[in-house]
Amino acid sequence: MKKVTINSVATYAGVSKKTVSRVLNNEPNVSPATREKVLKVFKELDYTPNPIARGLARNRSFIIGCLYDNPSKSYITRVQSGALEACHKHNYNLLIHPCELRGDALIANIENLLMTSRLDGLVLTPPFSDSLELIEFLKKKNVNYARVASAIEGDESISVRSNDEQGAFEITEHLIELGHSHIAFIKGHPDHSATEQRFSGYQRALSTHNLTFDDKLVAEGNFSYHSGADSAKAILDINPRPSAVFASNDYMAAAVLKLATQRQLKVPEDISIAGFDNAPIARHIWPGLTTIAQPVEEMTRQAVDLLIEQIGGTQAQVRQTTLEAKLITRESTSKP
Amino acid sequence: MKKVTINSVATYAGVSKKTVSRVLNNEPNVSPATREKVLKVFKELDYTPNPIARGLARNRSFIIGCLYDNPSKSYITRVQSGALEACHKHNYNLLIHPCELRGDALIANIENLLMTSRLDGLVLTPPFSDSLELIEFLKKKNVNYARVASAIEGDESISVRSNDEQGAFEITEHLIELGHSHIAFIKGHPDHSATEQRFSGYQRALSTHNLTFDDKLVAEGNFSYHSGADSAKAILDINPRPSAVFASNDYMAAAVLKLATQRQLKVPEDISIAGFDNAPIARHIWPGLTTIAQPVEEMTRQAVDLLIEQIGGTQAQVRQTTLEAKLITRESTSKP
DNA sequence: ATGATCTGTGACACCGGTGTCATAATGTCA
DNA sequence: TGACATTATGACACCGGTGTCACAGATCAT
Repeated sequence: MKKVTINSVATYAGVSKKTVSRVLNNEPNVSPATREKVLKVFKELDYTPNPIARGLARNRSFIIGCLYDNPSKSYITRVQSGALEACHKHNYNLLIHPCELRGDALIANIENLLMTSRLDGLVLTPPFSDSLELIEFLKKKNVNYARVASAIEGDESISVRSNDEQGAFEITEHLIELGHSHIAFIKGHPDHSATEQRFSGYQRALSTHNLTFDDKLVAEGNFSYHSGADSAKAILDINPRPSAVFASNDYMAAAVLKLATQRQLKVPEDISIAGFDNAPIARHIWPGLTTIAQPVEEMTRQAVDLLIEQIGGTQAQVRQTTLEAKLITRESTSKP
Repeated sequence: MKKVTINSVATYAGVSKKTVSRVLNNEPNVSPATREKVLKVFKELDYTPNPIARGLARNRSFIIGCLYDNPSKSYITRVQSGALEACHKHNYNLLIHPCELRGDALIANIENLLMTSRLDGLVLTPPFSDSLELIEFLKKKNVNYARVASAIEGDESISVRSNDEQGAFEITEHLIELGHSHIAFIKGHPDHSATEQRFSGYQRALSTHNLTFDDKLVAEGNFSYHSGADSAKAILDINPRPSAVFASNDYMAAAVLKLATQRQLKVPEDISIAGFDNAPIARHIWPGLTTIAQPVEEMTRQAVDLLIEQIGGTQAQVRQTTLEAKLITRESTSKP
């Protein structure tokens, strides 16, 4: 099976390869007759242009890379699906690259990524969207990037985030308004800026409602189910037992629910539980988790949209957006 | 900031670009002194070779594409992580491409994928690994591919699967040995070959233990949580109520558990529930689900390993493997 | 010393497209 | 009808690497 190149098409159609290229790219200034003729030869020879050659000539790969280091599978798939939507809209493709934030290896790792596959741009998801070191490196290397859910201020680059602090405030307020005053909190992974923001929203709600903050009610988690299970043990052993728990994400909240159930506690009658993210698990378990829905797909979609625009050379005027998070109440919270 | 190419390096180092290329690729026949000199210039100019140009010259992209159409996020992330492991080992990268099996659009979609980004190979996950139409197309186009969890026989191409039929047999047998004889079954998505195989394992276990198969105990699902919830309704309304339910995956099993709990049924005392896949949710809920663990990462890793070998030109002698599935018992199953 | 082999290096074509520019053919307007 | 703008087309360089081959000089066996 012989390879069909632009040259064979040109020869076969009796035109120059430049004309074939024109037809390929829908450029103007090709007579209808010629265009027709070339298109027919495309079919006849079953010609597929070589994207690599095209990429070399145009200095583009039409591939966006997506960086992440996140224990939540559902978060990752939501990020991917938002990114893919934007990519496909512009005929781009998505390459995924999970890697670890920690360690000196990061920059070397990204350098290697850039070396082995030329990417037109990079989407940074937490915690990379907050890594000043990485951002510095990308700027130096002149790599286009967009930040998702980043808390960094002052960087002019593309950034789409949602309001974590406000979301945490609202869900805490929801618990307070139900009548809870002894509300435990489980923090997320320290590398993620969302961790600080959610914690801060929790504290602001307390103080807004004149409740005193008690750090004995705070457990350290890292967004993983496992860390939630550990925190749950600590929290359920507090005396007197908190009447409500707000975990920084749904996996950790699910862990609390599981342990509470194992200990014969009724949820929400004996203890209310709230999460964050509206992960699938929040509605897959019983009782369903009250949580905050973030538009993860939408954030990523917008970020990639802006990124591709930037690659194309058009600078959007609005490059930093904050989307709303929304309270979703389910069965896991009630009056104490 | 001027672009640094192989030419600038060559000029700067006072050698030919071919020699630079030799150093770049660790080829022999470069004197230590020259090599040293060129390496120094690499550092000085901060040179990064252009993978696209290299790809054009070598006719390689060093990118593998991963095709899927699967409602289970955890399955997808497991597939991705196995594929990535193998890719990175060989300095390949992974491009993801979810798309729909159904519809005439499939072939056009893949054709477009191949057109917009030249891939060295494709990993097909269910249900694509069973699509004869797609496989036919890839063969015609001379595209390297590897099948994961495919049930197609007779195709010589790379295939790594696990034993679904046997897994389903074992978990059903587990229920039977606990004393259940009235065991409901929820089928998976009809496009997936696993669906047929798991069903068949269920039936074989029944007949092996001299239980009569009753199709009124079988509900149609499609692997999604939602379909599991629908099936759960039907099954829990059967009179007399089955003493056990075996769902073709964990999401559907979780849906059964949720509905049962909502209806004040005790699991496993009132009804035993078993799933398949050992998805994270199986251990995130209470009671934990008895299920079958499949080595999804391992399957994909092996498949991609073989695929990359094949791309490299070395044909492994063993190209079709079947891995073991393993019964994991948790709290959701017990004596009736 | 002589021919044979090995080592290090560069010239040059090539991968398969796109961009620039020249030029011929055609259309437009006074 | 002549001057000028527009359209259609191709020649050719170029993108940034790799493969082939020629060849000079060093090494080796006889």
